[in-house]
Amino acid sequence: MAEEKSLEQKIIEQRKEKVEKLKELGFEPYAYKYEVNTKAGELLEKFGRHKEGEEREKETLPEEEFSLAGRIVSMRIMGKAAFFHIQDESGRIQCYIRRDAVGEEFYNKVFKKLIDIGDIVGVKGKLFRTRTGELTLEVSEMVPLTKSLRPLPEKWHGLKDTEKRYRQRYLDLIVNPEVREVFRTRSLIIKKIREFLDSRGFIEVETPVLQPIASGAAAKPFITHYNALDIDVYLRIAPELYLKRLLVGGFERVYELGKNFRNEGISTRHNPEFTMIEWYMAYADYEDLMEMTEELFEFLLDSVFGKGVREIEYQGTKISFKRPFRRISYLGELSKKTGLTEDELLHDEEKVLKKAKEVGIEKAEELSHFKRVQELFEALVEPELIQPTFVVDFPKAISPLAKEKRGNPELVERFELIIFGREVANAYTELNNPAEQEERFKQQLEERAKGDEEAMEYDADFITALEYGMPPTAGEGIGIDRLVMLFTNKDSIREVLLFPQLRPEKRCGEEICQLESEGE
RNA sequence: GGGCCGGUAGCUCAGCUGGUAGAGCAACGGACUUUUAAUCCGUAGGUCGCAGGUUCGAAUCCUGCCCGGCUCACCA
Repeated sequence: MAEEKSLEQKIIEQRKEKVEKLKELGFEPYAYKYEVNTKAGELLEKFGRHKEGEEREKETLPEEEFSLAGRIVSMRIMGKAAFFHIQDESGRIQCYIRRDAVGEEFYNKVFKKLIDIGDIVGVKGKLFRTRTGELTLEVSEMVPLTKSLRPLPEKWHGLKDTEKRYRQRYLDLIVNPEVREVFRTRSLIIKKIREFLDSRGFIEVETPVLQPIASGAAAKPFITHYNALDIDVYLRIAPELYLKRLLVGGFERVYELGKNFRNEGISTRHNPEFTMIEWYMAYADYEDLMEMTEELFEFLLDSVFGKGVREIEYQGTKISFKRPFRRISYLGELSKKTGLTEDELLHDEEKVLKKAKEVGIEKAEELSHFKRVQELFEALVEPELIQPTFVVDFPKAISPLAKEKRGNPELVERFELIIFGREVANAYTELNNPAEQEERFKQQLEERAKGDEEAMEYDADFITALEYGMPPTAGEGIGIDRLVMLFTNKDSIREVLLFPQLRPEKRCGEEICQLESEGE
């Protein structure tokens, strides 16, 4: 079609020819397997350092041959010998290949002509140290394993274009080692959370992602269609009501770690599909959960940063996780910030509205009284809570699934853990009185009727379940993505999601493009 | 959705007071058996995001659109 070829296309064609030539010479350009007995990182770990000032003649590196495999990420050919770096999952190690060691035929016709930066190869050889002290594998055998057809991003500057980094995350992962580190940490955090809960007798469960009623949180759902049943269903906004049914069923400690979906804005703090851990524990209350949360953080800090580390730096700010975390009351703190009394916050609609307007809360008039209170809280209190802080005892009206606070029927036993102004955990002593739950759902319906799209859906079967009896229970949810952001010092949620949601690219030059542009 | 910033070679970036594009790396050819951002000589590579407009002339100015980043709003 197009006569002129881009440089990239030319490279691809050249390399396709190399694939054919490799075949002609009896090599499999897309090999099946390679026996490795070590990794780059393992060799560097064991033999990488040599003491400064130590005579290298005295140093003994093992005589045995090692074999490893990975991607060639740099190459320096110097006539009859060459250096290159090979990168595997664990790191990158330098290799040295000499014509006289691998044979003139292979060196000249295969290595120099048919192997490129980006190719995946297997190598075997002994270790030695170069003049400057870098641990290096002297290649006695090299086997092409996978031919790479496209040129890699630049070795020194890496890949910086954020759009490309997200769209082609694989390139980001090849070229930017710190990105691999972020996702390793993410994996570790998730693994350790499971370990923490498993060790306390929890079982991991899976509940429906496709739900006929999207309830358990205040959010707009994604809608999809279930062909087999010919009904619209929702992608879950929370697993909460299903998990509680399991408590009715007799499981006493359950957790679910998985995706939730909320059809809302995308930003540095929000991705429409995000990962949550929720756990429920029978015969416990929110006090127990606060303690457990502190223990969980200690466990995670030990695992990610090293035993005993209780202070980390996030975006230039020191965050201390020394127990106990600060505890403040929702109304008490809001009272301090607004100058209104707790009683006024609960009952004086006029004063709260006036304050909301004063603070600049948009459309304050349209909000219900307690939504205004919550807005004030989010505007005045949350941003100032930098160090880990439990905010306790929320107004009942904004917490339809939480149990009334002992001694104060206007509040519920609920806490949020706020760190760096962001909500990291949300938990309550769970409401298990079916009559009251029904009442609370009805209030939510009223809110919905007044125009609050995010008011919670009424779930009749959940009420039925509660009527069979759910034991006293405490439940908590933690947003994994935000936790990972905190632990990896990332300011954008996209940096902790392997494939963040982006608008699809239009591929012009193809028929699709025309069809698409007409379709709008 | 609003505001601000950006999109130039495969990658990282210059060029932006209008005169049709440059560097480094990567690629290709050559020299080089301890280099390490290897070095040296040579070659090739671009519908300057897309579409219009102004102009003798647009990467550069104007308008619209597409994509992205940050931010505000909503949420976890």
